[in-house]
Amino acid sequence: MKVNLKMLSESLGLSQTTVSRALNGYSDVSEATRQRVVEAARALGYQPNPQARQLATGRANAIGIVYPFGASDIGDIRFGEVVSGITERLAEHNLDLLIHSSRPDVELDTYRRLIDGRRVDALIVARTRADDPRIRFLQTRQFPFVAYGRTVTSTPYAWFDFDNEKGGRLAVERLLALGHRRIALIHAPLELNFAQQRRAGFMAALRDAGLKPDAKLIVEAPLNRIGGYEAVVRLMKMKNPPSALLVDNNVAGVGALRALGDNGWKPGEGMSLIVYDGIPSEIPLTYRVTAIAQPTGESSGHSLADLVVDVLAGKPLAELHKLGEPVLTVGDTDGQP
Amino acid sequence: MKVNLKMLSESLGLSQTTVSRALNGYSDVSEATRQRVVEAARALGYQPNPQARQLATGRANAIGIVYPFGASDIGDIRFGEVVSGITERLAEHNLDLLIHSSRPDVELDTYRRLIDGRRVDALIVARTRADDPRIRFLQTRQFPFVAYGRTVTSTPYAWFDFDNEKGGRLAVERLLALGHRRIALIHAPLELNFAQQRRAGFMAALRDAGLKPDAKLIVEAPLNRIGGYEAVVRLMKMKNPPSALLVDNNVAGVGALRALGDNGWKPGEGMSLIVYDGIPSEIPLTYRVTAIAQPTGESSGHSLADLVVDVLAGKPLAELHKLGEPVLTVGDTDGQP
DNA sequence: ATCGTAAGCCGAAGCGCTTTGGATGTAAAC
DNA sequence: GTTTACATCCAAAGCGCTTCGGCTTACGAT
Repeated sequence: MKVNLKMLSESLGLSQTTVSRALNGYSDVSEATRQRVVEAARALGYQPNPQARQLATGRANAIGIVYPFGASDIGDIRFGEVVSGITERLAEHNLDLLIHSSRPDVELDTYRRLIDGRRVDALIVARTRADDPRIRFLQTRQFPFVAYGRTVTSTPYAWFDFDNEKGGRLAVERLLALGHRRIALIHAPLELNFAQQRRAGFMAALRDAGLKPDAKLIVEAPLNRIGGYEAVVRLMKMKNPPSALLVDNNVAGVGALRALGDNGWKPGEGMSLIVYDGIPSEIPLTYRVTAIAQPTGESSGHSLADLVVDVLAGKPLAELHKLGEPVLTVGDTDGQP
Repeated sequence: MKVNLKMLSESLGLSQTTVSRALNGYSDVSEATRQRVVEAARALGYQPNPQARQLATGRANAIGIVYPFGASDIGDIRFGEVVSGITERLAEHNLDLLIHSSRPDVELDTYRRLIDGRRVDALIVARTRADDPRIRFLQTRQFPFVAYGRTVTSTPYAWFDFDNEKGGRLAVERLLALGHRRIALIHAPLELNFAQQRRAGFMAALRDAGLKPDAKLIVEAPLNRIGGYEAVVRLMKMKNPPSALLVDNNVAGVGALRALGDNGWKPGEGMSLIVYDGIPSEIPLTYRVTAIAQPTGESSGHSLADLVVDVLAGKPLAELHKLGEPVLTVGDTDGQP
């Protein structure tokens, strides 16, 4: 038999009002009564009914995330971790996470349902696209949200994203410190945001070191293994080949590794190699690849949740940004030229 | 300005009662009025407030799933898909999916919070363990749930699981049909449920064909690559080696493949190979491995959601089971002996 | 003795829906 | 012509919580 506010207040000889306010930390109840109330609540195992509270306050105490149905690219693998991180942090604020997935073509309808049905107080927009209709939609509806990934819009909004530029820099700085001067970059097609950003970091780091990037050492490759393989072959055929290489994604990275291996490369000797995101653990290797590692899914989830809480607290959107800091994890594939 | 029941009913000149019952398909409202009501509701964009409805009915219209925090083994990869499948199907019944994750040590507390807080009407228990305290807990509390994976308990409960036994059979039947008689099995440690079950299917299929399994051809190997590698080496060293091999998991499968390759094996020649779950796509191969494939995450999600709905509908638990059917996907690694 | 103030408490009105227990009218049954 | 039985519809009472406005009381100030 569940105990409710009424029973609790009667057992205390107080009004529901007072008990409610005591429990919710209002100042117009004496510290002594608050103690009594809290104690009695615990003793009786009182748990406020969230539905009633929500009806009274108008808030849903839940955050929504709608996930594009059937999206199964790389990022997916970490989805579970991100969700873990989000829920863990949200729980501290007594917020639930509502997950929906929907086919991309009816995605906006799902958003509408969630919002109009007042099922959530805010949304997390996963897998943002460069020009994202969902974000435009939420902005015109003035509904609170946090974007997981940046997008282009003039109106300020809260977002979390990875600091791809910094990752590019980190790799270059490491290689420069080892003494490399001719550093190559294999990057994914530039319509992809991250490729753009990592490349920018790569170039900036070179320039900061007083070097001017050699255009011939910067090659674009399709986002697949073959792409990485062929790009490496091309680089190695040059009259004046690079002494170090950064591959800006781990798909092409696998191909690049293969190409190097096919050419008799041994880790640590000859060409230094850094792969963004590292080589997936499914690929059996006897050595470790030096890599730029993204923050874990859990920490990303924490950041997202924090931003959601801030948005709901009404903090100015223009300040609600967070970049996930990549780190360099040193392996066996780089060394002095 | 959101329109509510009151406004809707006033605009129609009907009582809230009638409008409510019309919308909810009760029989004591004439078809004509129902039409009018439905139409007006759509015209005004009426969306019932779920919190109010929940408060009145006592149901939460949401299903919970709590995911062990930081669980990051193989199954994880499909987590997103499973969630997609669940939410898609639940949406058809107007149910939301609430996700929580929690450290294993406080998992039961999370369950308690969800239940006592009446946040969900039922739970999905993910990653069931052989003897699962969560299931015991839910059973004693008499709270509706569906287990994702079987467990041991005498009380009936609803579950979804993969038909591992059938998978084992499928592989053997295929090999038998190809003409193989000496078929080996490399299986994971038997404390793992799936190993137990796949092995049972393997043996049963042999017996059904009138063959008696050769104990020397059935080897247990640790659930890692080395395990698979060494098991194959052992099998190949035998005086009378098998002509075909089933590896009951894809982790050992990768090692097995490696071992075969190191011994000059070519796919389709010599030893036939079938790997349960196939070889992860991250491993670059020029040929396709014959495999036993599990149902997709989405279809598993659908099954889980269907079971939840049935449980809530009060169907007898003893009948609410569903086995995900594995299929054999033919590749290039098996052939006649 | 009176007033003002602040601290502490409470009554009652919602929040938006469902549902119980009739009320009303009309057609079929007697 | 009176019953009976439906078929429709509705008033009002909740569901369990928050919150607005107001009421006491105690006490130092006047």
